[in-house]
Amino acid sequence: MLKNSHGKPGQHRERHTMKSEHIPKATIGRLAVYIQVLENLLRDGTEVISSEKLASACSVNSSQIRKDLAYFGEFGVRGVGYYVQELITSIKHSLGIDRVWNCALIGVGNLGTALLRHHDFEQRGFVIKAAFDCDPDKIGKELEGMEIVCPTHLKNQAKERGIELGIITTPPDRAQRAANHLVDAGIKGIVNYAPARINVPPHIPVEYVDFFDHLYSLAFQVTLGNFEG
Amino acid sequence: MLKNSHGKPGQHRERHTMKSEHIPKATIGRLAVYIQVLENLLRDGTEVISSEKLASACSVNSSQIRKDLAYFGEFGVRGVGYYVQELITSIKHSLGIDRVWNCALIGVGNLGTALLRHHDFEQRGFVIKAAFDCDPDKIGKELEGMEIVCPTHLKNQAKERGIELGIITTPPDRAQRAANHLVDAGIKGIVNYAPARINVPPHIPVEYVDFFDHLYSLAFQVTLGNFEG
DNA sequence: CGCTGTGAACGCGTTCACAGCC
DNA sequence: GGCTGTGAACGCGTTCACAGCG
Repeated sequence: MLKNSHGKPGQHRERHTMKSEHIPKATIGRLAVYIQVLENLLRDGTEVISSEKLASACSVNSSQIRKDLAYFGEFGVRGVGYYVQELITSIKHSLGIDRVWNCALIGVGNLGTALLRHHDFEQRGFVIKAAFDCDPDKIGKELEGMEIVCPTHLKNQAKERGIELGIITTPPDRAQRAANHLVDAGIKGIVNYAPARINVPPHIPVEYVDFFDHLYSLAFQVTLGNFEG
Repeated sequence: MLKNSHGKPGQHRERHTMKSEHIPKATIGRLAVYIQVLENLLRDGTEVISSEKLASACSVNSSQIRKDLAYFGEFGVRGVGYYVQELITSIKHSLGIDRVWNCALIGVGNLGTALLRHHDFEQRGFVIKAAFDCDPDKIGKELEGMEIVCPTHLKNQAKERGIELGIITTPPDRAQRAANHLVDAGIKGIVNYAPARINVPPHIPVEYVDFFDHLYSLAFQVTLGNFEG
């Protein structure tokens, strides 16, 4: 009765419909990059761009861009290129980020607080609608106009507030319990910032974020470079 | 005159020496995951683990783990498995994160401030030694015991304080300028949190971090799931 | 003519299967 | 017997090359 909320009852289907079933994960990652670069181009007043130019701005192969986009539709104009604004809109629609996603955050520690404070999430369409923590000292307190609630209330709140995604920012040993609460509440997907793996039913996608992965990767590359240089 | 370096005439070879020249980027990413899981295992008192068990904890194939580790050496014991503590140490050494990396941060806005405040970086061996911003209102102010300095001083400070890595947390339109400062200061690698691509000489590795990539990916997967379900 | 969209070729990372060692 | 380390096989994403359309 409330599940079917992913946007206007779609009888009208435009040209921007999925073409293929399986899309490489790497493609999704690159689409995010394309958006980033395209938005900066738009800010600078560029209206049209070729796959060649966009490719070099993104440091990828131009066929790559055309292939990536082709998974979702035909967004370009032969002999011309892509209209920047239109392409941004199309990519966002393809990714499903042309709408608002209501989120629940579990774990109001350092990181959780930082995420609540900085409103970049909202700007990108991910609105944190409720904050949870099992620490009795925190429960009842307010943060950014949001009351911190015990995770046992997650199920009610999720239904009440139309929450679809969960954000885990607990310490590692609490991550699994947080995940269980989210699953139990019928959440559709989880972003896990806690440095621990979690187990959830296979139909629920989980994205792991570790802020240090990239630093590790960088350290490795620099170390390697030193051997060669 | 310096290219031919991938087969250094290694007279003394320990067991923890690189075996192969090229290592897949995906492997590096997984090593970070292995560390995460192994450290949690260690906390729970596990001393030895097989590739099979570790694999299922990391949701990867067990051959994958053995292959990944084999790039760097032979860390396991046949018929037994891997000693957890020893493996953590070995992986960290392989990645070059068994030491301290001094970093400079450019852009003391929302994100930059958050990174300076939370000392998770230091815990993992990445110490922010200096903070820069070109905003006159911010220059001279202190934050977490660190004076905010004009980026024109980067070069001096970098030498003085032994800074090797740069962290960009500026707005997108300032990212390139920040990168130029870092390159000019002789920095060896850059992590770019700004939502913009940057151009640097090819020998300087750049890692891009966008906190929303994973949210986009999640949104996409959930959207897709809804169509299928 | 220019640039997109795409089947075919390629290369690389992943998985398999087993030899090698404890 | 058990589990690691690894060459061989596989599969998939990337790149090439060109047909197709504006």
